Amino acid sequence: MAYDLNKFFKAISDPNRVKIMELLKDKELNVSEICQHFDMQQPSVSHHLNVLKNADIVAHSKRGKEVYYRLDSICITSCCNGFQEQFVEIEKLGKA
Amino acid sequence: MAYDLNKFFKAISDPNRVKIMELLKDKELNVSEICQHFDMQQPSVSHHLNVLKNADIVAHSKRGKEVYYRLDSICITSCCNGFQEQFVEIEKLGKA
DNA sequence: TTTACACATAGGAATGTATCTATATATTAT
DNA sequence: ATAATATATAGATACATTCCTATGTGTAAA
Repeated sequence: MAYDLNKFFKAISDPNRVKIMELLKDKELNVSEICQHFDMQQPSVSHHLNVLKNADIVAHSKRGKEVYYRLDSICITSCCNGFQEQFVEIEKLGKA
Repeated sequence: MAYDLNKFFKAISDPNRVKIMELLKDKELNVSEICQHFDMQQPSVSHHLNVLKNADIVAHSKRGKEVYYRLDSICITSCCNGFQEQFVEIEKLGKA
């Protein structure tokens, strides 16, 4: 899959979205569960989830009334590594 | 040095700034030389350079009338790797 | 010591983004 | 069928970002 790097980095340039990603680090959560960790209203959370989804950072599955979101770690590593490799010699990559 | 990840990702979320970074991949350039590769006016280029500088992505040195910019690859690898490690198990990091 | 050049800064217009409230849609339970 | 719940979408407002033109600042040459 060819990820859109600009879309990816725009998506992770928002602290609320990064916080959502942290919540999803090692478990699926539905929208209501995610909302409980924020002061924002549910439509704002849905908006952020949509941005993350369009950047392929999260995937979702509907189960009953709830929609569960989970992190796609392949996207994260692929985008971060791919970007670095544009600018830094491969042999230097692990160092910092 | 502790990089500001949000500032870093905002900075690289603009295609023109990424293009500047590409131009600086393995050589220093001054502002006029950078301008030649864009349709934007010089003040816009200066603005983008300032954003990159504030994110520690580029450094600059004044020599005579010219100001030369160069890429800080430590910042790039450190931010990209640091971000990944927030979300992905270390042993999976090289894979994607 | 003016003039020319390289770059930065200021201010404004157009566009994009985040958030809210209100409402639509889909699913389940009564 | 109707109501309740979970989520998404629409539209409005506030704020941020990008780009422009005009101008300021520092350095070198005439």
